Amino acid sequence: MTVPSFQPLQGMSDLASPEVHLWQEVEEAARRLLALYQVEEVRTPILEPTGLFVRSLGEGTDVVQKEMYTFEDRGGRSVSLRPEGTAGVIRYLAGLGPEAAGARLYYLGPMFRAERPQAGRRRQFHQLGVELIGPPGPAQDVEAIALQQHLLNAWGLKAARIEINSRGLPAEQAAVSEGLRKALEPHEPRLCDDCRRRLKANVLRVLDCKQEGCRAVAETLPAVTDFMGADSRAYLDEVRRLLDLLELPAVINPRLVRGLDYYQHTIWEIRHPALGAQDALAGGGRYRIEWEGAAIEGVGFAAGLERIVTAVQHDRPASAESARGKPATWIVSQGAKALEQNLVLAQLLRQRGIACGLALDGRSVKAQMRAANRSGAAFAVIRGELEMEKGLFVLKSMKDGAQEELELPALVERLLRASRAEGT
RNA sequence: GUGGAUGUAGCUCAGUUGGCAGAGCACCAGGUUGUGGCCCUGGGAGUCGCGGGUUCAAAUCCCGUCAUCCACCCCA
Repeated sequence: MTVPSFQPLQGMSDLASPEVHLWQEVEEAARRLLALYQVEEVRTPILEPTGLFVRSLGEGTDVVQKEMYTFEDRGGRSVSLRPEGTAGVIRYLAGLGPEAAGARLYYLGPMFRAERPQAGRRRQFHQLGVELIGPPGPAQDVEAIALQQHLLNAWGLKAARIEINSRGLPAEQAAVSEGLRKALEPHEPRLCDDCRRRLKANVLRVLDCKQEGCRAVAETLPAVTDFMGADSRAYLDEVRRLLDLLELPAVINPRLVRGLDYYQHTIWEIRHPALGAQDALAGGGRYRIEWEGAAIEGVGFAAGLERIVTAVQHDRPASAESARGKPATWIVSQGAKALEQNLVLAQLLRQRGIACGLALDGRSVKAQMRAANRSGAAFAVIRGELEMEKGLFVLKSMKDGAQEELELPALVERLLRASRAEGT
């Protein structure tokens, strides 16, 4: 094998045809839908001051501690590739001041985390994120969940399920942790080593441990909402009522937890059975982020596009074979003179909106026909010395082999009609 | 950061106790000097991931390294 001098870095790769067509479908479906929900795109920088992420994610988080691509720029400033999308959006919103109230934004692009790659986890990965800004309220949370469900439908992900829970208020966190810790204590001998550590460090994480013993214990625990106040429980009840009103197929999972500290009230996650260990397609929740004296409140979610695409391939395998990129027409030339004239023909057809391809290397007609067949073209236009003398074009249907001689206007008309019928 | 598996032709993979580098598919050409798919014939193509070691001899054994896949921590 020819060893390339440079290959992509670990966990990063080129994304090309045919897979890239599926990505384009997924992205375009999302953009169409987001427009229906009046959510506007925002494109924030991929490279940011390191402090932006440290402040918004928290100094002690794993992402900040060991997963960021951080280096010094030429001026000696510490900069980082963005490991997630919310921080940049929050910075943007904070800059808007009062105008930020009610903002509805989405972002779509690459994120970077220096983790060990595995199924559904890359060092450069891509997220679609949505942020609906506004004060706490079940209605807005449910609107975000409705949008999330609508996206799943648009992508054709039938096997995906939204699970919902509440994280309560920051003031209730201590009571929740303490309550869980007490409930877990009698079971400590049955927990795995990691969970005994989590008991002290991050007791919520015991709830989604993958070890069978720990799961069995988790089943017996009270719901986290049992440790919250009446207001938080009522909030979740109201969310549930509105979900029913909209007939959204989300289910309450009393053991669902999410990592980031800024979440409060409604949180959710979407899992897909075909994904392996990293089975979360997307996750979101209501948040409140303190930012330079002001507080940004809203509800949002982020979807991992690599995982979405994998799930789409699983749920509808046929879509991997996209028709996009296939020319409707392939132009075959015989002789140098014809090749030159066919270059002119190709330009004319393309200006009329007809996708076409042609070989420029003067290969045999047979070879050009093989290329036409391989390209998936519906028609071949054949032109050589004979046709040029007569001022005609041979139009051949690749499907049944039938061919006829046409003048230019008729040829264009036929190809236009065919490409409209295909809806391309 | 930790653990396991795997790197041989463009792709999928064989390769026995260490003894000349292989197949299928794909590609190119011919069979049809201007016509695709099916069929037949032929052809090109690999520093066996990379570097070192053992050996008369290494794709094969040993060490290192890079990458891929999978899992852990954590997370989309």
